[in-house]
Amino acid sequence: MTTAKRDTYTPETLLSVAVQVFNERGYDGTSMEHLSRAAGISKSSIYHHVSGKEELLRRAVSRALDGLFEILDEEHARVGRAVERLEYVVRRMVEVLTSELPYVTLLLRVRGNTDTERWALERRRDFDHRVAELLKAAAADGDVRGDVEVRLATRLVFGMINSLVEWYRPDARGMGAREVADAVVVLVFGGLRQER
Amino acid sequence: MTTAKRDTYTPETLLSVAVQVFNERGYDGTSMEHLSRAAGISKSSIYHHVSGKEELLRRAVSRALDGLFEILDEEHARVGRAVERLEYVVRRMVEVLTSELPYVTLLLRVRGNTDTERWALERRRDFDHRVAELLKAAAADGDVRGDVEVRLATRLVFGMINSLVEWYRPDARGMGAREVADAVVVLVFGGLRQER
DNA sequence: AGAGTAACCGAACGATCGGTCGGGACAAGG
DNA sequence: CCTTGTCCCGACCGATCGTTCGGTTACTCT
Repeated sequence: MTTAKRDTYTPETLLSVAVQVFNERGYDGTSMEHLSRAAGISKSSIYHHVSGKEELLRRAVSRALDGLFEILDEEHARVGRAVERLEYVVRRMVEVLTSELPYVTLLLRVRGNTDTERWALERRRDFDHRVAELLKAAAADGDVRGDVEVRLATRLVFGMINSLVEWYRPDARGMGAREVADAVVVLVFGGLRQER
Repeated sequence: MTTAKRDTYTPETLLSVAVQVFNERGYDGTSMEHLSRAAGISKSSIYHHVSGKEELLRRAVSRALDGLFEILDEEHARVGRAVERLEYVVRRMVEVLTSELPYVTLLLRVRGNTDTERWALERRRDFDHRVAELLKAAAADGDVRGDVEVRLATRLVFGMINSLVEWYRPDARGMGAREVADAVVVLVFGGLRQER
């Protein structure tokens, strides 16, 4: 009745293994042989679950993109003063980056060699533009400094947030996602300089 | 007497072509066939100038690392109040990133699959630690906020600066390196929030 | 002109690439 | 018991990988 447990791979469980290897060796640097060893099944068996290497990539980046776009649909991202919506989006971005870390990591590293990668880059650009408009609105409200070009500021803020995938590791003992989100919000809006 | 001009490749000129292709397709995604087409010479001719694909990578990341480490040797990075040395290093980092853009881009994308890549990652960590100590000193002076952990702040600032390689393009008409450096310094130290 | 050599080439190397194929092991349902 | 379908396997495919090799072109120097 309830989903009968079977001790075999599904496309989803296989994906989690594949994404991990992709992030360690890079997508192009990962062979199906590498994946089969990491998954503990033969190379040909992988094709029983997925159509090929590229489907694994597509599933992974889709998951990351879905997580990001869902942020923009949330109430706090749609209503209220622009600068507050922006702060909410920044905080939620950190949460999604940390909770979906391996998938977002892969997304942020695609270079556009295949159709799948180019599609991912396009959707990423869409998301960036949506956030840029939020920052633009906050600047128009006078809540955000006007002496730095909006497009430039957006890119730099994205750079700071996206760098999470290069160093954040969900250690049990280490810092939590909440702590990182607080730090990002503080630095993005307040800067390094001590106020005294 | 003066270096007689020859219309052929040297290891350096070949490197500039190779790095460009590496950045477009990714190092692993670039074949020697790709390089030979981009350079306009045959695949085997490449081996007349360099020992192989990995030497090109090593030369490229070395150039990037040398540019970064030279910053730390400069006078303004060695003497003076820590927060001012930090600001100088941040500004110079942006200058090096922009002037050596393709080489630093490649450096920031190595994943550690080969000995060369692991060596590059190690030197990068050294540089990061050196800057982290600068930020730590500035915090001890009370010039930088103490409510964000130094290690975390360093990573986020590096994330913002390093993101340059993802979007900065030296357009003749577009924004210059100076403009970007100003914006980075303003945002890193002052944050987004409008002061009024 | 002739010798020497830097620059280059096409062909081929063994290895590995992503992917295919026919079939075996095994559990579920009759 | 036998059938059915899931899950997996070793063997193999043509293509491409980074690299090597023997040889040719073209420039430099004497």
